[in-house]
Amino acid sequence: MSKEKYLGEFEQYVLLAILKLDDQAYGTTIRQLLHDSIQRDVSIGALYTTLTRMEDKGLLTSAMGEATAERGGRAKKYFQVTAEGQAAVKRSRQALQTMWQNIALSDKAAQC
Amino acid sequence: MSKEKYLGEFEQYVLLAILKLDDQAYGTTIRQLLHDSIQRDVSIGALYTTLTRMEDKGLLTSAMGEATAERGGRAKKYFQVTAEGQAAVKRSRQALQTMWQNIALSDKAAQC
DNA sequence: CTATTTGTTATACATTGTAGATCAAACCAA
DNA sequence: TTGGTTTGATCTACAATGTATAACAAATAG
Repeated sequence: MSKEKYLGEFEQYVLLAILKLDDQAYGTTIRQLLHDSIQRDVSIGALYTTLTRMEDKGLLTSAMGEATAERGGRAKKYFQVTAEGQAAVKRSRQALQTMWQNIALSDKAAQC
Repeated sequence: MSKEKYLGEFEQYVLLAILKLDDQAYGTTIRQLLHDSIQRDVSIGALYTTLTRMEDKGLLTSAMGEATAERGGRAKKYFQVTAEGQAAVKRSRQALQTMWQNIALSDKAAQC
């Protein structure tokens, strides 16, 4: 089944954003969350490209919703993280945690 | 000065490995550490490519050491993380921590 | 000398990151 | 009923990062 590959840097954030948005994860909200929480400003096209690729890899699934009665209220494409996607993000976190053990940064790294 | 860019997925691990190895960080030891601690098996060539690129970006510096009196004991190229590199890895960690807040994975993600 | 060992470089290609333009379907105003 | 405006998704193209294999270089052992 799963190819046991690693999540890309951006993929990881996107996955976490979707998890956090729960049943409200679609293009605009994902992009907004990334902007609000970690100041990651990515074009909407870039985001969709990544979403599509992750879906192809089986890390996500998507489903079209209904159009809503608002100005320009088109049907949204909602995303969900698969079990495989969750396992992947969990692995990434674990690896990072391991690598961070016993590492102390010098003061010079203070000003980010 | 710094372009404020993001560290790639693998770059992050390499940076952390170098920090952990302190003054003993060169090709072979970095590769070995990655293997031992997170089972990340990368070819030595792949590793050097990344090291070189990171040095070009100012995240690392390198210095040739002396040859040692062992069979094949060639001079090693030792790497060090710059202040900029440390700042970058710190930023990445911070962002990930922020994204992980209040996220609970379902049980299905259990078996990695 | 030359085989073996440790270590670094060069080359090439696949995958991921990223933007800009285009396309679609809604509603609102006139 | 026809544009304009807004929200949302797709297409296309290219840059950056990930990754392997092969080649090269300098030690030492015999």
